[in-house]
Amino acid sequence: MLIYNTLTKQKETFTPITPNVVNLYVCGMTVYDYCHLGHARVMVVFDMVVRYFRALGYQVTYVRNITDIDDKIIKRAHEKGETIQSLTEYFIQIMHEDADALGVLRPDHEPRATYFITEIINMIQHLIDKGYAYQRAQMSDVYYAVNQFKDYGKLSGKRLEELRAGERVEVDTAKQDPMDFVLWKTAKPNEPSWDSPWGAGRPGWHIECSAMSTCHLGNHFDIHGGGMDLQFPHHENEIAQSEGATGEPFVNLWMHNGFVRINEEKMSKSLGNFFTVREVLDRYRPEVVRYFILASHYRSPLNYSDQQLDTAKQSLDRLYTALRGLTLTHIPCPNEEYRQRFHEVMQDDFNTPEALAILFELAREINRLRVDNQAQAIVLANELTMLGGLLGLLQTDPECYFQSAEHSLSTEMIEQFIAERNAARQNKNWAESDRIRDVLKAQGIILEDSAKGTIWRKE
RNA sequence: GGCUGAGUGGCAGAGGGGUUAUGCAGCGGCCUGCAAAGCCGUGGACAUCGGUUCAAAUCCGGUCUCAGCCUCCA
Repeated sequence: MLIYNTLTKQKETFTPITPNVVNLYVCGMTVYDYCHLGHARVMVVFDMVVRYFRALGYQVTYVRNITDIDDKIIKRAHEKGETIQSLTEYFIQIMHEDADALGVLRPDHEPRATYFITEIINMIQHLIDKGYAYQRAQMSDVYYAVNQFKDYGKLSGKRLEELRAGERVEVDTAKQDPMDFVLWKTAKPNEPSWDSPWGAGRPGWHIECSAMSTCHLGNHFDIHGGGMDLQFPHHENEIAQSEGATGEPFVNLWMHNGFVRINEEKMSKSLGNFFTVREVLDRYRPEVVRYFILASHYRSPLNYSDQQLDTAKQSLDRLYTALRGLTLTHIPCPNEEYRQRFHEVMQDDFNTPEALAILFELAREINRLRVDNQAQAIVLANELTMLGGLLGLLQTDPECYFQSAEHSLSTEMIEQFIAERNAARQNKNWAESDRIRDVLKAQGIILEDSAKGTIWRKE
């Protein structure tokens, strides 16, 4: 298994710390708003990674955190006049609904920052004890002293002098070094807070991930993932915190997924150019969105457009069309050629576009065989379904896929029309036959005649 | 300015020193009453300038362009 490691900037052979075990931590959401497509990408990509590791027989523990306390949450709750708890509970539920829709399996653990305050305080205390953190005055913020950690910058390739030179924000006089970052934030009036040795306050953003990941997965674990934008400062700071506190290496392999873009620009909250998962699911079925995400390599940029989603739909239709009308036997396919090639490309840094290309080759072969050698076609259809399943795709019954969505006509009515049309066709009344077909077409129902009869699907 | 990464056919998107990616769209054919779906065939590409090499889209260097990070962000 080759995986690109951001830490070394190259593909590496993945070697688990414990044979056959993968411990994976991914930075999840800050729950103060709806998930957008960028969040969907992280969820789908790492879902694919987890599924694939499991398919290879690894015992995976997958942790994806939930940030349920931070400035934006406080601000949003205040604006909406509701409690932080009700705000975060609501958006956690929304996130779960979106993830479920996209076929994203729940992580094994979804720790929340507010449930780990004790562990966070302990970790900060360790850092202070070891000289990595300081408090300038009683009842003031606690900072991480970046210059105490000699490897600072090893993940992002940044050097402290350059960072300081590029410092744009006004120097905070409470810090010893402009690059120092906050571990514990003193509470202002009316802000939620927890007691600590440094006064009432709340954790800084980075420390929660250090505390929760090491609690669940140990001081040293295999893979840590997240979006590219977390590389710096978030993940860099996590390394500094965790390795500073534990004295052990933190993570062997860092995986970062590329951004979703709109018009060649990063989709983000601050730019306001985002689509929420809900908006997109309003117009495209979830599996199409999942396909769309997996049709690009996880490290490449993913440009969002309606045209792209339309194409994704057509592609997925093609795969399901190949499966249509074949009853799966679930007997393993003796021809291992496709499976082998699929695994080869997946084991090269999760090359899902290449893996999908192999599925299309399978689809073509099924279509070739289906008339003259249905038994063999079914064998390959089993294989296609199985391989698709490794990506979390093609698990719907093809008939349901093509017919399930809501339409203005009931199935009975559609079948009634088809019967009428077939009667007309018997009489070679092509005008009437075509008229009925056009009527259905206008309702978004496509008819397909074949030797075995007429089938229909939603456009 | 510093640090990343990228520039592939009409669109999307892999690959990557000599041999078809794949999907959508196009063109020709088969099938069909006509379609649709499917099958067969087909055109079309590697930003630019140099270098290495028998051979470069693929390696190296320069240039241009784009994106990202350096501030919250998946």
